[in-house]
Amino acid sequence: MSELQDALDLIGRGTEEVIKHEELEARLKLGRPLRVKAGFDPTAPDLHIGHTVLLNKMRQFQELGHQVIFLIGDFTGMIGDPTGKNMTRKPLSVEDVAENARTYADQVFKVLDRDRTELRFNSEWFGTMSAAEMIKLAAKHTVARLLERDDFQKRFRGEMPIAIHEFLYPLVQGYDSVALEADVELGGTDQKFNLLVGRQLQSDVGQAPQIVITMPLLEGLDGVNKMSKSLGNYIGINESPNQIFGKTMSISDDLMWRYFELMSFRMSLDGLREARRATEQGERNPRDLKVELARELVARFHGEQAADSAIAFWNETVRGGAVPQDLVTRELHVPPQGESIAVLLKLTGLTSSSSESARKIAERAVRIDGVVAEDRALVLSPGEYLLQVGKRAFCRVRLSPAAS
RNA sequence: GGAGGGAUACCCAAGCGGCCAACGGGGGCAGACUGUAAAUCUGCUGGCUCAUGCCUUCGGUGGUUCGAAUCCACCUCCCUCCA
Repeated sequence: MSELQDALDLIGRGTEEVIKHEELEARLKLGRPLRVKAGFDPTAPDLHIGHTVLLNKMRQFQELGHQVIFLIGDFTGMIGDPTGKNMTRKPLSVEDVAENARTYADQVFKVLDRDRTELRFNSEWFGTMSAAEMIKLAAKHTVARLLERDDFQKRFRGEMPIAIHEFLYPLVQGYDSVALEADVELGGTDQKFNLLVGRQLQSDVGQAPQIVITMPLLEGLDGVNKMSKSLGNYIGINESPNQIFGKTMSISDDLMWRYFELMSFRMSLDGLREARRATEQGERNPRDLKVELARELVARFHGEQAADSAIAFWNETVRGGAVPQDLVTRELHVPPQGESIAVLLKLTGLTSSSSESARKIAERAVRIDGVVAEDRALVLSPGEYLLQVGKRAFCRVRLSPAAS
């Protein structure tokens, strides 16, 4: 298997579409580092792993020796990308854009190799562009072609407003590729139209048109909807090691394969095929594979050590049912005669109300020092106790009589 | 400006004078099972120092009634059609 073929396989992994494969192959054959561009609209500074699908692809290009350009659309951010919105989006202020751009940069280098990343802002060329030049750019495209875009079409048919500046957006983004002389541009499937405009504009000025690679939008923890903050089905890259680990372990066995394909660097495509076969034959437990995946993700965002302790935590609490090591004892002041278990559970935050405490006790989900509590009227006198609701919510408390 | 329709718990959605703390679904939590926090099945999913008890909830305010999420009036917001 040739080196070229290996590169093509790696680049193609998990992609939705590559336009065009032949051009990509030819460009790789040139033997020089390619300029791989991906643009980011600085509106979502708090990244979740769904956003990293694209970053991962960029990282793979870096590993193949190519130059990655992380373009922050600070100028376009002030326009507002209409993609996926059926409403006119509110433009960001200059301050918002700057702030978001900073936060972005902090996060992406958890995935990208800083040394092989060119960080650029499109205000570099648009900030100084004259009105005449802008109109000239606008002359490159027709309204009919812009209306081909799905969401424009829907809005136009539905007689929803489309502001002129929104029409300019694809052109502006496409021009970024001209300015950067991009060989390849990466984007989500929702970006396909804009990416293709870049190809056309490049041809117009005599550049070889960029290869367009679109990446799928990652499904969230529920396995159905796209990962998104608003649905709460996400794994944030700034979440704690235990959270990332736990959330990864909670995805379904089916979804795990998808995550491996899009998120893992360690698992090769061949390895993935083999793992899948072995699991289907019952030779491997899907749980063990999921642990590997969870470990890799934690390590990526928090380091190997954190990954080790996350595994240890998980083994203890989930598999072994043991009490976590790092439990801190909470001091609570109670009446001299003691406090009822229902109220204590509420005070420690293990339940949200004493009514819920009563329910959990009825469900036999509450343990005191490892023993199932059956009596919801039980009163604990001052002393030390280990309270537990379910398998993983613990709290060690020391009750001392209130001074009153 | 005119004519209709709607607002119910975290979300969707029934209910249309007492049997309503309010059907059902989703989500969430718990239990069982399991070599997983997967899958599957079951239960729970207003609050209260703990009660076959009390308190608060059905857009808001007032009213009718022994009794209202349910009827009436006004108000606020949403949607559809007409102009």
